[in-house]
Amino acid sequence: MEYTVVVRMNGKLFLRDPESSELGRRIVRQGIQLMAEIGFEEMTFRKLAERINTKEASIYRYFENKHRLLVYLVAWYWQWLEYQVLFQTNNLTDSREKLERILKLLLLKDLSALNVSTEADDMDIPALHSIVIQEASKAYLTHHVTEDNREQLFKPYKDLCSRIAGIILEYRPGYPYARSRASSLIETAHYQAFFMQHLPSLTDFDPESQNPVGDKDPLLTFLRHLLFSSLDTARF
Amino acid sequence: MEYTVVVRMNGKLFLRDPESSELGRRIVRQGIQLMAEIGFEEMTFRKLAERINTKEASIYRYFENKHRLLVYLVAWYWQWLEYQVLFQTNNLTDSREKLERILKLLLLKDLSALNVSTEADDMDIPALHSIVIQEASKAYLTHHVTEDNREQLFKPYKDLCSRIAGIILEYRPGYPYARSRASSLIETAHYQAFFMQHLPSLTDFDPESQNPVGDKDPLLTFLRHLLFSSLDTARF
DNA sequence: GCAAGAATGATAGTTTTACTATCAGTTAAG
DNA sequence: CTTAACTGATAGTAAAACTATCATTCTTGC
Repeated sequence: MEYTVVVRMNGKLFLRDPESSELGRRIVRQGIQLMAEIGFEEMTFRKLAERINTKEASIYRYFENKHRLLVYLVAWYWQWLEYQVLFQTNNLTDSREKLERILKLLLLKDLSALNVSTEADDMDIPALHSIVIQEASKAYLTHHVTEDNREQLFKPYKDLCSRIAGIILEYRPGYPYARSRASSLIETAHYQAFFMQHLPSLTDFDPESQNPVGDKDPLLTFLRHLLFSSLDTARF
Repeated sequence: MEYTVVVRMNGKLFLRDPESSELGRRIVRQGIQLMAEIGFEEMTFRKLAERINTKEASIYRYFENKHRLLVYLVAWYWQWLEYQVLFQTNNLTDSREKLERILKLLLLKDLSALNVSTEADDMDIPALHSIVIQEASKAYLTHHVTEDNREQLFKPYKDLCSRIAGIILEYRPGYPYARSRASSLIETAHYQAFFMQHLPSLTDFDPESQNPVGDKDPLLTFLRHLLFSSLDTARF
């Protein structure tokens, strides 16, 4: 039996719900492809409109502007990921194992082994993941964060962090930095993935050949090390 | 006796060396102020030109575009910071103490106690620091990272990471993730500072009232905890 | 002190992006 | 089958992101 992940988005994220029409769905699906291909700054609504054989003005009926589209896409990804975390950790008793699952989800690793479809709702999850790596921080690194935050645009990200923080506390009751630990885990996973790909000298991971310890996913090993060394450390 | 930090910049970072003329210096100094005030995306060369009573075209003689100005500013900051790290750690024998100094420098804390002038070369270091927190990742999170990297635009950042990685290895010989540890330390310091200020629920630090453990700089405490727990952990 | 060269100012222009308005035609829902 | 909602098509504005040109000023070497 197949369940579709119903990702219901906050109404502030769009002008008209893109999931409510064929055109809206194309804007989102093709928006993901285009942004993954040419990057956020190079993308324009005009180019996207051409790609899906519609007009700029039609896209503006769904999203106020390009930045809001980005915010929508990353919010969607965070909601999807939170759902996966929920699903993957729900019936586990070992909280260490829960954290292990989270690490893999963050890197989009072993999804098939975890029975995660990478085509939820027809969304191209790997493409979205690469957008999140390259562009997600531009969603909040703006001069208008505060207003955007007031409109709850970052709620999915906060919810994901909260959920991870909860599991951290389950693993290590009383840990005083659960939320910062969760947010820095997520951010580090993404920055390091970006560096590994584009500025490898900032990392110890060679995307090509073999690596320091000769394991097949050194970034995962690194994140695991960082996370558990901080959680397993002595008193506070 | 006063030493001026001579920050000699890579020629690829500009069209004409802004330090070679009064106008160039004003572009950089006032560029820092303006970008810190209104943010990278809101800033335009026209606004900057008006502010310093010159013309858009004159600024274009120094910098190819706004993005290059940003890259220049953050490169300057990394070079300044690397110099500070060098200077602050040079005559220390205890490598733990070196790392402690680095943590404080990253957060721009206790500079007066460390005898660091915040007006090196008339540059407004705190303003630059806030630009680095909000905007620095936009310098490399682009579709043209690879070309920019080929032109050595990120060398100052890499050099800083290398230096910190070196000190990490001094503290913990054989640590297999020195470079990733260094880059993630820097990044974590900055986005946690950003979150603390703008999205505090992603952190455990309340910029206003008291905090989890009641210390006066919980972010510093958190970074110290993260860094040393990973370095002091068992075998690899 | 003056001539040549470099830097700047002033003006004006182009192209692209970002966005808005309007209205006719098409589709879908009651 | 009618009315409201949606889309397409056209057109437009404002601002951003540049580029070009030339006169003027400011140096600097001779």
